[in-house]
This record gives sequence, C-alpha cells and structure tokens, in this order.
Amino acid sequence: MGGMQRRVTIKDIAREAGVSRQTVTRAMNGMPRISEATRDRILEISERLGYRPSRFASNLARTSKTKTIAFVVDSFRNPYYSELAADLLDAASARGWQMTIVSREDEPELQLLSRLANQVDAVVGYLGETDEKALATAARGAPLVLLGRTATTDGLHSVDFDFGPAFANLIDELRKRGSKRFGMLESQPLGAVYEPSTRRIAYEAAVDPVSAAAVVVCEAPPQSVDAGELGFDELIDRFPETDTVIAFSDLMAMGALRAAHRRGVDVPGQVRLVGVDGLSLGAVTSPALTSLAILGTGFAEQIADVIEQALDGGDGAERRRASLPILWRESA
Amino acid sequence: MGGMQRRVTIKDIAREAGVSRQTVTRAMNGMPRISEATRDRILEISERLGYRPSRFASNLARTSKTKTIAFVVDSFRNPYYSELAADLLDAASARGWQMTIVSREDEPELQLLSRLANQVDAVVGYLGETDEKALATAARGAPLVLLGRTATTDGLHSVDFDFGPAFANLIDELRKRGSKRFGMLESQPLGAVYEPSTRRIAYEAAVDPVSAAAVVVCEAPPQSVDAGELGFDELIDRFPETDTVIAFSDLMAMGALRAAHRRGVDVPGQVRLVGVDGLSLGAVTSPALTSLAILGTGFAEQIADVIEQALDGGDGAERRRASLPILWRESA
DNA sequence: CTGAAAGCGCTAACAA
DNA sequence: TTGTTAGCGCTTTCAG
Repeated sequence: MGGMQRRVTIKDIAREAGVSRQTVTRAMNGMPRISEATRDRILEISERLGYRPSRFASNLARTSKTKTIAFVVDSFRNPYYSELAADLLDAASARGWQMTIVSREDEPELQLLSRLANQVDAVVGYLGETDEKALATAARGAPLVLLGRTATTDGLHSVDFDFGPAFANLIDELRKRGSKRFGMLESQPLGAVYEPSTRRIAYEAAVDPVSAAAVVVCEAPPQSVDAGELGFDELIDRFPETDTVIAFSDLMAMGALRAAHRRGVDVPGQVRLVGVDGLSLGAVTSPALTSLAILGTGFAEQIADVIEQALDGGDGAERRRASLPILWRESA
Repeated sequence: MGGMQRRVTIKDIAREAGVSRQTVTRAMNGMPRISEATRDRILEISERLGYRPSRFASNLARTSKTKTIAFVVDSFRNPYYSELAADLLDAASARGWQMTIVSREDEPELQLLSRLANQVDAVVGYLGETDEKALATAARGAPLVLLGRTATTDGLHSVDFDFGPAFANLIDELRKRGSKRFGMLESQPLGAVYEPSTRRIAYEAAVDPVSAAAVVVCEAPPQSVDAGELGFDELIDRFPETDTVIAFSDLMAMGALRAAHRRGVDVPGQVRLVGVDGLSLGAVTSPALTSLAILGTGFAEQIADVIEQALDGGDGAERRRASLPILWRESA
C-alpha cells in the first residue's frame, strides 16, 4: 500500500464494467436512461475501486457551475463578523453557493483581493481601501460587494447602513423614556488617522448641541471591549451629566458595562446604555444590551440578493442601504 | 450591453494578440520565458476583453490542485465553534488550503457528509453520528477527521481531548487554592438521550465522592448560557456547601456567572468558577473566566497536521489527543 | 437503454 | 522567446 497511485477515473470504472464512460456518468449522477442493474453494478465497482469524482472536471464540463463567494472580514474573532458570517452562510447555502471566509491577516488588501478574484465568483466584505478604482482593478472583473459604505464607482456594488434615520429614531425613543444628556463612545481604527465615523455624524445630527460635544474617541484594538471600558470612564469623568451612553458597537458597550459595574454605576438606573450591531451575545450580559440592530434584521439576505444580481451580470451596480431597528433589551 | 455573452477565454486573447494560447498562459500566470513586451500587451488585452480565468479549468490542467477542506459544526453562532474556525482558518491558509465552513442545519449528517465528499478534499469537524462505519461510507473515501472523539474504525482520523489528566490537574490546583467541595454543571444535548460526557467522567474521577455526586445536568439549547444560569441555581440550592463550580463549557459558565450576580454570590470570593474551552470572550466578563483551554493552545494546528497527513494519503489513520492547560483568569 | 464524438478552458512537456 | 501537441476528467449532444 501507499505510494503515488494514479487517480481512479470514470474511465477505469467503465473499463472494469465493460461499459462506456457515459454510462458511468449516468450511474454516478443518478441520471435517467439507465437500467437499475447496470447502475448498481457500476456503483459497486466504483466503490470497490475507491473512485472519487473530480469536482474540477465535472464543473468544467457542466453547464451550470457551482458558485463560490468569498466573505472578507478584518478578524473573524470579532463576534460581529462571525455572527454576520453565520447569517450569510445560511443565505449562501440556501442559494446553493459555497462560501469561503477570509480574514485578512497582514496581507495587503488589494493583493488579497486579486488573489481571491481568481478563486471565487464574487467577493463581498468589509474592505477598507478608499480608492475604489484600485479596488475595482484588483477585483479583475469579479463582482465586488462593499459592505458598510456606499460605492460610487461604476461596477462596484454595495450595501450600506442608513444611520441617519436610525440614530434620529433612537434618540427620539430614548428621550421619550426620559433621556436628557447623551454621550457617545466613538471608535477609531487602531493606528489609523482619525476620521469621524458615519455613526458619529448621525449621532451628532440627532442630539442637542451639548450632547453632540460629549463624544469620546476610543482607539479600538481587535478586542474593542477594553476600549469601551476606558472610554466609559473618560466619558463619565468629563461629562458627569450624561444619562445615556451610545457606543459605537455592542462590543464597546460591553466594555462600558464592565466599567459601570466597577464604578458602581447602575445600568440602566443611572445611565442608559445602547450599542450598535445587535449581537446575540448582547443578550447574555447583565443587564442585557439594548442595541441598534444590524444582525438578525435581514441584512444578510439583502447582501445575498445583491450578490445574486451581481452574479447574474446585471449591468447597473446595485446599491442598497439597510435600516437599523432598535433591539430593546434591559440596558436602556 | 447585457445578454448572455460567451465567456472570454485565453483563446480569444490569443487570437486578438496574435500569439498562441500557451503564451497567454505564461503572461497570465507570471511565468518565465516570455518577453516583457508581449506580457504587457497580453495583460492589456485581457483586461480590455474582460477576461476571467476559470479556476476549474486551470485546476484540472494543473498538477498541483488547490485543496479545499470543509469544517463542519453544529452552529456557527456558538462562539466556541467560530473561534476554533478562526484558528483553523489561519492554519489552513498558511498551508494554502481553502476552507469552507459548514453548519449542519437540519440536513441529516450522513447526507451532508456525502454531499461534501464530492465538493472538498477533506472533511473535519464535530460529527455526532456514532456509527463510524456509516460515517466512513458517507465520506466516500474523502479523508475524514473527527473532533472531540476517538475514531476506532480503519481509515478514520481523529483529534480528541485528554480530559482525564486535565481535570485531575485542575482539581489539584484548585485544592491548592483552597477549594474543598466541587460541583459540576454538565450539559445534555437538547432532546437527546442523556449519556455522561467525557468531561463528567473525568470530573468524577478527579474529585472526592461527595463532590462527584454534585452534578447538575443542564439541557443545553443552542445558546447554553441560559442552561448554565438555571443549572447554577439548582446546583447551589441542592448542594449549598459547594465552593467551586466547574462548568461544561465557558458559555455555561457565563450563565452561571449571571446567576451568581443575581443571587449576590461573589465570584470567586464565595464560589470559584471554572469553564472549559478558553473562549476569548471569557476575558470580558466580570470577573473574567478561568477556563480549561482548548482554544489558543495549538489545537487547530494539531488538527491541520492531521488533515495534512490524511491528504497525503498516509495509510495509517492518525489519532491524537490534545491536552488542556488551565487558563487562569479572575473567576478562580 | 447505451455508445461515440466533441468539447469545457487551461497547462505540461516538448520542439522550434 | 514562442508555438505545438497532448492531455486533465468529466459531461453534453447526438446517434444508435
């Protein structure tokens, strides 16, 4: 045993069974126009010979090829990305696609993109590169769906968030429940030059001027819980009047919660706390986290729809904006 | 524009450029033995024509084909699986493999397995089916690596856990820190007939008889945090002497923590708490969770090694047992 | 019900 | 540096 044995192909089976290769194909794929007897015989032989079909050959010959999409995220250790991946996985498998998840380690984004372009039928994900032309070029004609931003370049698809109305609505609802002074925990991508996030902009537009000034920018490491913890301290110290804190993400809100525990600040008694994302994990903290939900709102389905259109080669680029309902839990 | 246009192939490019297909191949793949000039010209043409290489064709023709492995889990929403997937993803991409993650919805396990067998080069994951023969048959010759159990059937690989020594060591260390009466929160797969887990068996073997009797079996739903919360209540009510609780998983430990908060039980002051898994999430609870770590211990690397051997067609089935170091954090 | 022929799109080996 | 010739392993016509 062992050694470099040649691959068993349908040809071998055909020879062994004394039939044509075509007949073998029919047997293997449960196609019609073949007798029970020969099918069984062929199946038996193929098993005996240890036959394993080549997915490359069959896809090459087949008219309808199996689609593979790549989902690109920063780090798969961030539960937001993994929960979204789970949703997307469902949507993909419902459509008969394979999906590979790619977390972009140290590899330059554009390089990774052009590598992927040769391996999958479409790429979707959170890409940071701002030069859309460069992205489009790197994708080499592969459909590309940008998440969390709105594409402007021809041929690039995107699904963005509608933070404006979402924050307006959130602040409104919180006011109804008694909130007066808001504060925000904003995130700054580690090391990068700071630029206000769309969330911050939406926040500032939704609150009163005093609250709008109460923003703490946290430099967020991979695990941004810590950033949220530090940020909460700073926010409360600098703006003690704050009765409602809105965090950039649920992860940061979890950090804020930890800080609150430590300081003996009651949530939501003294300070109301709201995150963004709708992580299912937010349900297990005490108190459970109220959140502006992205997950579990059909966002993944929306993405899949866009991919589907892109795959079908629709010419116009598809651009959507997802809305974010409030997921009321205990913290606000 | 639009419509069902024929695929652009190297043949088209060759014609357009007035060279052979082989030359196009050389240009596209950055191969040697081609002049800068023609390469540039070909690249330019291919871009203009919107050429997209067929991964199926190239893999079929190529001698070294790209490997794809499938990682099968119950639910990708369980952070244990997603963190392990992240580790495995790293190990896979380091080896140049693609990895697709498959969460087995309602599809019968064996059926899913045989479907996968035609799409990937190897399957690894947590499979529940106990009939190993059936598993081997469904895999149709594709290398199969079982996780969390030890395979006994010829040709089936596995990576299991060495819970015996791990629990013995854990209990030992906890005793040194003053623990006297232990209790365990055991998990019962939802709806299934209960059978003691290897963790429970290892626990019982490691503790004194009184502690060995203090086991609460929690029926664990997908999100087993709730199960842990309920279980903690029951355990403390039935065995009030308990000073140290060991949970089946970190998720359940998180639930226990929540119950402790609610009851005003100080952790680790009054009760020490230990989970299993080594979730990075365990670092963000307050107090942070001590755990018998699986994640972050080279477990994924070990799995990848086994897959590698299986892929190389090593005849003997590879069977490993991973050890579990204690990850000391605040809760114990 | 079965078979023969003609590809799918690309790359390996060898010649030129 | 470039081209020619054979495939890779399977499926799709279209005839039998």
